[in-house]
Amino acid sequence: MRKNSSLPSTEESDLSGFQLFKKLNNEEYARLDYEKECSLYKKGTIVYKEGNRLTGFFCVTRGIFKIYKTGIDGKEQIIRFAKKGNIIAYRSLVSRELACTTAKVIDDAVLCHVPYQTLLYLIRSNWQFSLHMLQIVCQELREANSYITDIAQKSVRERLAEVLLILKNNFDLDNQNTLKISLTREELANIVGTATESVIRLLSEFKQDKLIELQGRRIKIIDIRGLQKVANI
Amino acid sequence: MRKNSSLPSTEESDLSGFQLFKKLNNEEYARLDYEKECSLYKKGTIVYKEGNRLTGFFCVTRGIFKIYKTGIDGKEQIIRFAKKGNIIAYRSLVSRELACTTAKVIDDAVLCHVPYQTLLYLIRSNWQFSLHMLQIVCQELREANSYITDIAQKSVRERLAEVLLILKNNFDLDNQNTLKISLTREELANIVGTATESVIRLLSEFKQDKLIELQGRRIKIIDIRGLQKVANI
DNA sequence: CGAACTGTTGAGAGGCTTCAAGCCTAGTGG
DNA sequence: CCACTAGGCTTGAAGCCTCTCAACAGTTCG
Repeated sequence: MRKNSSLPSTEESDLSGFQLFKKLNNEEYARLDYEKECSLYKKGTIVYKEGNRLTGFFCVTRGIFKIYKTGIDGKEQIIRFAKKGNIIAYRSLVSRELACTTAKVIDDAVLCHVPYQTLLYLIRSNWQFSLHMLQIVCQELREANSYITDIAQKSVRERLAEVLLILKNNFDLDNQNTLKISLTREELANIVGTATESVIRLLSEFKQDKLIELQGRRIKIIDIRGLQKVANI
Repeated sequence: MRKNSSLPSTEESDLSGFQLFKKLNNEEYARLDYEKECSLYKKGTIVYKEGNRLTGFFCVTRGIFKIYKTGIDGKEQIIRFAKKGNIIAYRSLVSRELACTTAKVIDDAVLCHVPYQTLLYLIRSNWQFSLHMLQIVCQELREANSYITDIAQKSVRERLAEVLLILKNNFDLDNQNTLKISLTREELANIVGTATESVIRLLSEFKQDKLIELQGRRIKIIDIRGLQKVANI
């Protein structure tokens, strides 16, 4: 249920590129390398669900995930995305709680599973690793706090413009200035915290105002300054 | 500017009660005890501000703080509260960033300042301390994520009811079922993320519905079940 | 080729915000 | 001791932003 059959390439099973593991010595890295397990995940696959017991955390070596919570009437609230170089599922693992978010594949992905015991070993063995973990969580907390302020104080219009800019920064543009991440209107709504129809209406207003161009799910960013202005940044 | 003159009692300068420091050995605790600095803070005092460079984190041994971010037009968004046993200012410290929140005294307080170097020493020296730090941040992140979902999906009415219940859980009730934390209507609005007038109107509706009673700033919780129902919990 | 999902547009309703005006309480200074 | 001021609290009215419902077009995929 969890894994897809075929194995990922050796390149995509390699964790040595992760900033988080940079300070490990040979022995520590060897153990991590031995105990990890990498697999492919197809678009649409759910890696873990709210309420699941987690046995380890995952390192993303390819693809994109959305991490969301299920709120009223099953409406998704997207908390963040994860891409190559990020780790997921670590929060509930560290807290020894059941997962309180769901992770779903948006773009075909490769994950390396690192067992809880390995995590604990690394924390015990290498203080620089612990510090790095701490910094990752603190970073995520900063973003969460700033998002709370935005949702609480800004209008839907402002938030949507801001989200487009954030997506641009996180996932870049291709050579045609089009967002490299492809989301449904509903998913956009579930980031911004609004109704799907509102996203649709606002996107076409942005288009009329020459801030973006639309071709189906592809969103082309034309006027960054203009979007910043709308977003009130 | 930062400290108030008189020194706190020895009892309020004692950090041995903190869960976070439980796993320290004698030497580690002695160094913490030697390097900490405790002082009194009067209501209204700002401990640190957005943009400040932090030299350490603080342990709260008495009083209540509000931690907030300043949004559009200077409107405060309260992110969380801190009370006895909590630590504050650690997020930006760990990330080596300028503070991105402001901490203000709501109830006369005592803080013990722990220098950055001491924090680093403890992380290097004691992996259990690091793990505990990690767990504290992860806990806060969980709350932040759940708050994002609430603000994004619930109505102001639902959120206000929920906030009252959260305040009840965090700060308890006195023997008359009155919330022990005293907030202005504006502060309540800055937690919920709404206008002051909306809070006022909703509070008097709650009163009419016999969920609460009001005597100035004192809020008496009468019908917990009813509030939970309104809050959609 | 049809089913299921996604996207679009319109209309109507209502929750909240904003503005404005007045009241109340507490602290201050004459 | 009392008037006075400032800040907090309350209420009303008007209007807008956003949501919901509904109908339909377009797309994708088995």
